[in-house]
Amino acid sequence: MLRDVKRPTIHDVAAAAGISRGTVSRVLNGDRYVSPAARIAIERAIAETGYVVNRNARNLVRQRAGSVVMVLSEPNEKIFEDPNYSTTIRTAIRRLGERDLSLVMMIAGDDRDREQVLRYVRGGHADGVLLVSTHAGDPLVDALRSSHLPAVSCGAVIGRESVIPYAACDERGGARQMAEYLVSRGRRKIAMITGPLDTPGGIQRLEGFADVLGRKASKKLIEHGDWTHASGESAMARLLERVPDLDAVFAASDVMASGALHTLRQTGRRVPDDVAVGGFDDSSVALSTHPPLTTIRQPLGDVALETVRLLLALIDGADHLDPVTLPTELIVRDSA
Amino acid sequence: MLRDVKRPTIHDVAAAAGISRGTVSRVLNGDRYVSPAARIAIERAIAETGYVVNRNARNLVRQRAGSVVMVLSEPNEKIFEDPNYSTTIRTAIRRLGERDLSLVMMIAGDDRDREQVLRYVRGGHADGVLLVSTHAGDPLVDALRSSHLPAVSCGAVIGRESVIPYAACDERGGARQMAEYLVSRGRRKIAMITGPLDTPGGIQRLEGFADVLGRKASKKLIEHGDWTHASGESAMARLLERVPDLDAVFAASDVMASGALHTLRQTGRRVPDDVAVGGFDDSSVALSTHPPLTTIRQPLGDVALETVRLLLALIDGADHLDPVTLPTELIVRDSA
DNA sequence: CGGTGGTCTGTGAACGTTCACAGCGTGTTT
DNA sequence: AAACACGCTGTGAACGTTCACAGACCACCG
Repeated sequence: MLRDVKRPTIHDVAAAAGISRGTVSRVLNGDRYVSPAARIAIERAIAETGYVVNRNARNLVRQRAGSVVMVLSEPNEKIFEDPNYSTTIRTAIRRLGERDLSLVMMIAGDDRDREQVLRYVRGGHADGVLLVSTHAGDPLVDALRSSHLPAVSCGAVIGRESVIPYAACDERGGARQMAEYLVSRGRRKIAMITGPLDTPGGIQRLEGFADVLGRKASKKLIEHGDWTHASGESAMARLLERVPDLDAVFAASDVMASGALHTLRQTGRRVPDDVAVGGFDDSSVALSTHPPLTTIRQPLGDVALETVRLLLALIDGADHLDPVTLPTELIVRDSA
Repeated sequence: MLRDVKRPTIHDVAAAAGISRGTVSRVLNGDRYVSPAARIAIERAIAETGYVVNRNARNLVRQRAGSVVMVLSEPNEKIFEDPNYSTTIRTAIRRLGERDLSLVMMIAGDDRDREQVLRYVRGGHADGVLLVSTHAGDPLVDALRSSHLPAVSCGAVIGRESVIPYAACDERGGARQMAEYLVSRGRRKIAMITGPLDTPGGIQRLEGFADVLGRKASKKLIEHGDWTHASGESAMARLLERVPDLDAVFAASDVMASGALHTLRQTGRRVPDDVAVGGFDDSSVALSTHPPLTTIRQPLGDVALETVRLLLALIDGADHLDPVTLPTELIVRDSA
């Protein structure tokens, strides 16, 4: 808050417009029942004085906190490797801003962090919680739930799908798209590198793959990574060791796909001639690999938008909300 | 804010303890002049009632906003590729929390974003601004400055070092350490891949390199990247084309170093036998490359800590503050 | 014993809003 | 002409704190 200048209050605006503060408040909050004359006088006074509402006063009387906490629950360091966060955060800020809610950020990597988050939200300092990338079994979820604070998740929370409403892309359907595409291009021995199986992207992309491949999705053709480049490299190496003549691989993220690409080139395979590679996310790396990745685009902006919409509905008093699933899109480039 | 339960107020605590709310407030704020008897009675009452102070009320009467805005100014998508943000955010949250300030997040990628940030802070909704990764010439800096709000930067703001106080690691000194190390290992043709020259890490790491190499830091041996893996790959390729027999390369970030590593292997060079590779950051990728990277560790936690300390000092009324520079550390692994 | 100074406590006002209520015209219906 | 509805406006109280002030009590000193 600026310390050197005294900010104008609603009283100053009222005085400048020659109208009572009640009416000014009505204009501020878009009430009906304000005469056109009063409205324009007040709007001019607001512009002249440079008045901006004091959120603390407003929130105090409205009995709200005025903010939403976004909780990032990645264990430790690798939180921000995912370029997707950027879109999500930006979208959330915009939408919440329209409702005069600010986005406060918290990180829940270890127990100490979680304790802090709980203290914060239980202390009534937040009107809602927006979970991001929460893993299965995270103790924070139940703790949050028992505090009866509106909470939603961007992406499903495995095992708690029915208690925490969420918006997500159609992970399973997206994986099906990719698997079907690879099959349609004549690939016969198709392997998969999954994400960690305590995340929705890990589980559901594997399910979609299995939906299409059926019995052909044998254990031999499946390896697990942890979303990182390095894990993509090593998973690919293990797959090649077991099945040297595989002719396609679907990695559950672009980053892992780029790792796989690396190993493939290392071992002398040509992409896509010998082995076709499919990614997931359509993140920035998909374009910087050689060759550019055929991948599945997630409607990240829309997912974020829907997540925030769910949260706002909850804050407004909705009691039950169905999860929202948004369709993905196959982006064909050169790798498959 | 919980809607179903009525939160206890300071009055409830006072009633439960049989003491006036004035004294409760004193206990809350750590005033002297509270009798031990009153203090323990109040502390018990606070515990019993589960009282938590209402920030809006407190901030209203104290004429503060109660939050600090962290502005991330990366153009567009690649904001969160940098794993360093995680540490910075976490540290900031902790330290600000001790002062009952929450961290609200804003992104200033384009003009629309910047407009929103300005409206927010000019509206008195923040007590201070914490700039992160602001590029040279960002119009937000001057706009912010003219609004007289306490503002600091994590890492110097090129061209505005004297107007925006900052804490940073000793970029130049760190680069010197690496250059000296490479020289001491007998390397003779040492190349460098810099970061973008509108960032402190881009400029100052190059300066440190030039400090040590002097005339030997010829233009032929210098290429520029943009911190990404892909830019490291291509910069390395350009360097090799010009100087096929170089025997060392210093990349201004681990991520770019890993790109360089890629190209080197691609072209059949052995690391470190043929070419030594040095990175910067000691980020997580430094350990996942083959071979693990020799790099420069930045004291990120301390930098964040100092940045927040500067901001708090400014908020408390300090008028001029000197920048803080923290020493780096050479971490020797296998790549050099 | 009165004054002084230190410790501790309670009280009233203020911070800047919103919201419910009452009231006032004006026009329409009974 | 009375009753009523409607559109609009002003006022007082409340939200939950902090802070300045005044005063009580106690101990010590002259």
